[in-house]
Amino acid sequence: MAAPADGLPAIGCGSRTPSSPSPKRRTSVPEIPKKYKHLEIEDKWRQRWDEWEIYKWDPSLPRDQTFVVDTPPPTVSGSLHVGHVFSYTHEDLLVRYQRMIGKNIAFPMGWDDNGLPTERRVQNLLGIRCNPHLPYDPDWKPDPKGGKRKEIEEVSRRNFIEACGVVTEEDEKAFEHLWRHLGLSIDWSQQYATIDDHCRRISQLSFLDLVEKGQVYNVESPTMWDIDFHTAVAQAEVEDRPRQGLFYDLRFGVEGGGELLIATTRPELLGACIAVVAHPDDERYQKLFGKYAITPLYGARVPIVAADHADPEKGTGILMVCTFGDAMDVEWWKASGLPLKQLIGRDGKVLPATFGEGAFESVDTAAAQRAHDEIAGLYISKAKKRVAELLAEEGSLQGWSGPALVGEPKPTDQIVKFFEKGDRPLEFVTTRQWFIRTLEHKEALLAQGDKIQWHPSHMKTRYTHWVEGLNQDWCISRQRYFGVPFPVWYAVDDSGEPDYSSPFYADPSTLPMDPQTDVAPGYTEDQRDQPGGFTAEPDVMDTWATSSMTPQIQSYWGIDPERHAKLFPMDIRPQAHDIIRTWAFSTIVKAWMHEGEIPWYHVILSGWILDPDRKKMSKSKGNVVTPDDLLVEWSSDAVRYWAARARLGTDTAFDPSVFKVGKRLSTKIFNASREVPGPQNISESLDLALIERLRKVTEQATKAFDAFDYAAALQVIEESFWHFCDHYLELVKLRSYSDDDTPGRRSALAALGLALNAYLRLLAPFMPYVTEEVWSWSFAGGDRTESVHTSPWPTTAEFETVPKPEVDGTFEAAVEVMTKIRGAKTIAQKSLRWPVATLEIAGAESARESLAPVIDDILRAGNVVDGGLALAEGDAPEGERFAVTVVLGDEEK
RNA sequence: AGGCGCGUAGCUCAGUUGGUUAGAGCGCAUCCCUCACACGGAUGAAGUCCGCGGUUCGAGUCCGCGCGCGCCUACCA
Repeated sequence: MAAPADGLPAIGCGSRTPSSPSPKRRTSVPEIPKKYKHLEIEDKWRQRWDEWEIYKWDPSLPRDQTFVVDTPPPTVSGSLHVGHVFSYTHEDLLVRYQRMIGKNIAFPMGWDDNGLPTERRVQNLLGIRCNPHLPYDPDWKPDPKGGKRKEIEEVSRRNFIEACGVVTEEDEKAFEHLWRHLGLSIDWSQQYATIDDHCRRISQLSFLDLVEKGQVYNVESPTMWDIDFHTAVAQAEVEDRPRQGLFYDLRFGVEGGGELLIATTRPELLGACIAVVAHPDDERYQKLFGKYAITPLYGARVPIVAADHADPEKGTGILMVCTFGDAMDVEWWKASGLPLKQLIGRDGKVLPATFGEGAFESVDTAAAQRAHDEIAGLYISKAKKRVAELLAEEGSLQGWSGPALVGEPKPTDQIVKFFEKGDRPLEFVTTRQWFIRTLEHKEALLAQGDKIQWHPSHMKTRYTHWVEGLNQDWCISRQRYFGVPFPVWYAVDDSGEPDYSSPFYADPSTLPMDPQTDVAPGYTEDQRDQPGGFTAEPDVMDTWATSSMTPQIQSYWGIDPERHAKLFPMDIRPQAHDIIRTWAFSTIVKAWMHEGEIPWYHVILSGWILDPDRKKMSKSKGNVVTPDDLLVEWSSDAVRYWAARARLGTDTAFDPSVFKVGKRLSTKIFNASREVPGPQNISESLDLALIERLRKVTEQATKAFDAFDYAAALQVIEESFWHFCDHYLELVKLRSYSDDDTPGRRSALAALGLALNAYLRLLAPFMPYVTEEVWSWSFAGGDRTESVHTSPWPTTAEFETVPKPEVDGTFEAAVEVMTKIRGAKTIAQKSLRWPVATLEIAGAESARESLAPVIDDILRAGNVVDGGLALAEGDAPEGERFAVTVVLGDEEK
């Protein structure tokens, strides 16, 4: 065994210093248990690892000796599921390898408690709702059973936020328990929560830095709005859902005579119609451009205009533009200079309007008012039905005879934008929001993506597509409560209106702050919300605005430059591929804007867990398996094994039979290790052949791990280990039992020890518990090798002192003959101890040469009687080395 | 509709830059308690490598066209 390479840091071992990790029995030999009881052993080692602090980051070491992980902070208000176990195991495998090759590991834990999912959970669990107009009640305590009450209790913003804090703390405990049980090698002294003081400070610092750099702005503009959550949402949180809609064919009048037929799915927006558009090349409508149309019911006079986005093939080829039916309407409206008619309110109800005033002109004000009063105050879906009824009435197109609605509405498949967590379609509502500029930086952001290595590499395409397809700046403000406040106030003018055009920003030295409790500089608290005074920005930042800073949160960007330099950019960002557009994207944006850097060198993408029907496992589908039970039933090592078999980016079926395989491997490690004693001098051919195999496995596994391909590493290690147990161990164990201290016995013991020592280290990242347990029996030293997890990863240098085998193929030859002997016994339905009377082996000279060194082991393991061997020149069947004839003895000896 | 990925034994998956007769585990069948291991072991059966065409001495692998599945992006008239 080789000493660790020069210059390697003593990892997390405190005062223990590295020295030769050559295996030696400790003075007190631990008692070797007969049976493998995984729960007991896991408990024992979990505690010891804590005491030893082997997972602790050493802040004294420089960046190039450190391996830094941007740990995904789980949404603590979400449920624990096997997907967590899966992806967190992946990062832990890489981390454990890096630790063993000598890296100082920075593997922190974060909790994402901030944001809407937590608010929703707290509301349901405690039966409360935030009313920001209520005063804080210092005596209020959440009722844990509040969710069962019928009536919902309204609490102040501060009380609500405190309740969120209480709930998330409980949730974090459940996650921590799972992570520890699973054996993640996290440094628990490095924790953060995205709502804690430190994260709020970093998040607000980030905002102020972007203000200074001119990358953030606030504007009143039509924005995608969820009518249930009462908040704006960003492009990244929007998803398309298919829906059955109805096409209504509506007659519009044409000023000066004639009419038009317009197909729409949103008749309830008729009152918000500002124009009618058709494609400039559409022959049918050429003569209408420049004229005015008259809308039904509302009698509004709107221009008929050519517009490229009108598709002559769709509907009737001519459509109405409303403020706002969709993103196209918004875009077109912005360029048109036409007035805004906002008729959908923040709560998803139709707003009242006074006709004949402002933008709401009509050729028949009274009729328009009458029609609109019918739907004002209704939810959109109800309003739609009522409008359709009105349109079907005689005279609904004023000035023309007959109803405006032509025929029956026709079903149509439509795609509607929803907030990913929402239940009703998004609306475009004009509100004041904060945005980070991304549209003008697409090229730079694509270039940043190119500098990062994506695993698997094709996942970069997801990022590229997303950046190329951006169609709005990143909206970071949310009209919610449990989030990071904007460090912003506004002056209030003498008429009581806030002046949004020139916000006051908090001084960075005062962060974290809350403008709703902190007073703007130059004002006093009694001037809050008063004419001539100031007012706080009421919104909070979106969760992603904070979690986009996880690297900087951990590195103390803007706070501790020395620490920042030791941790940033990070090595790996592990995450799932469905959040490339949110988390990966936003983190890349921030790192580039703040420092012109990439946040990490590698992105590690885990796949999804699919249920046996190949559907993604998710809470909403009700097909989630709780991970704690799995760990108890199969052991942590077994569950980790299942995760480790899945390559990065590959979706994996939830398959308990793989846990079983994992458990067998861990049991095998345990049992084989009970057999294997410490090492000495290796000389026998078969033993040399074993070490030769170890060299290859070590090389392959190392190469795979260096490429982040833990699954390939596992595959070669596992296969080799089973060969070791099934063939090598079986062949040499009788030799190793010899009562005399023969060279053969010494060689066997030495090879067994060396091999097991290496195998345990190769397997340690995958099965940290069982390997640590058996390592402690024979190999643990008083230094870096106290734990297998801080022991050096095997290198071929360790095997340098062992000569190469003098003949090739010894192992293979032995396996072939042994298989023949076992086969003969199995076919004869005899036990494997049954004696062999004669063993005839015929083969070419070279084959016989490779067999010669191991023949004694074969005769012993096969229980061949003395003098029963007949070796001869001969032809072997195709693809084999030997023709073997086995004659069994008459009876068991 | 474009893009990315996938399709290999009943199931879950390997399969390097093309190279003998395509592998593993699970499951299944039959057998074996031998002093590491019955939480085990041995032996065996099982494949039109999605289809069609092409390149090549040779294709699971490379190219083209399909089919099926998953995801990403776009699509509210």
